[in-house]
Amino acid sequence: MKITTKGRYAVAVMLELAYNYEKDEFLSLKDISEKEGISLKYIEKIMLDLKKEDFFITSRGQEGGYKLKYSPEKYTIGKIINAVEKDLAPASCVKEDNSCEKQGICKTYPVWKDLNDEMTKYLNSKTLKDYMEV
Amino acid sequence: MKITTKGRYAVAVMLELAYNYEKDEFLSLKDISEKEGISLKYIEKIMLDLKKEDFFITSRGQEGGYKLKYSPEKYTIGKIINAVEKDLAPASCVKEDNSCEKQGICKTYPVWKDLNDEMTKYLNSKTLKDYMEV
DNA sequence: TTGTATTCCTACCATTTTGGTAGTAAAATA
DNA sequence: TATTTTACTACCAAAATGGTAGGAATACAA
Repeated sequence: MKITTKGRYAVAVMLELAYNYEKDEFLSLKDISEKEGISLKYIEKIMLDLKKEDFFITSRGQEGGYKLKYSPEKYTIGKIINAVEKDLAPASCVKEDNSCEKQGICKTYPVWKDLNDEMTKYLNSKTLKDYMEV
Repeated sequence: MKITTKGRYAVAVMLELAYNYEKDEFLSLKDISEKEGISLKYIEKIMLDLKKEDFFITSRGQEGGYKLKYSPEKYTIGKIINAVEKDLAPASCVKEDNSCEKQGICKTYPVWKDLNDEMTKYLNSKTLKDYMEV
């Protein structure tokens, strides 16, 4: 049920980038690191996961950094967390690949299925934009 | 986000006891263990957590075992999972004790707060009875 | 009353996951 | 060309997970 620090940091970083979206400049991980008080190295690692999704435009070197590719309302909280958390599903039996072979027999399967559906629906309904103005 | 096997087994065990609720006899952990294919020792440990709540009537010795103290609709899935999982809250900042001192500053706090509220509401709305007839 | 079945309780432990750090290569630019 | 920044790989300590082991206490059946 817990979101790990990785997932929480990921959302924090994405939110920082969302604030920077309108500006015509890159935001460096160093800046984010200092602003959020998260180690640069750890952020780099998190970005590695996020980069696998089609989230950013990046540039190396001086004045380089990250920029959101799309506007903040395009990024759901669910998509962000999913990108960095391995086991988001409450139980392996309700993962996308439907890995559990006992679906017909297992009496608790509906419990996790319902919970997963509910959470997924909720997490995909909230975007970065929803949390920008506070 | 994940429910651990402990939580999943806890719900499975509670569901077995729910099926037995109308009967006027105790259900032994040995029986549950065999029916669910979970090691007896592990179930014992899970029961230790569940027993801390006011869930059961128990009896030792022959013909002994466990029985639900109340009818199945009195047990919410949330209550069961909460009894065995340490960190159910998505982030420590939204635990009951409101442990995070940065609530005012932290920009992601509302994200976890909303998520926690939503999940709690959902988990407390579902009871064992909802999953007895399939 | 004695044996057996069962709960109750405390330790212990291997494996996996979490939450990082370190070092270096590659690229962009001032 | 020196510096800044991303990109990538490897490593590691601490905590959580998912159990097992061994016994004590208790209740009941025979």
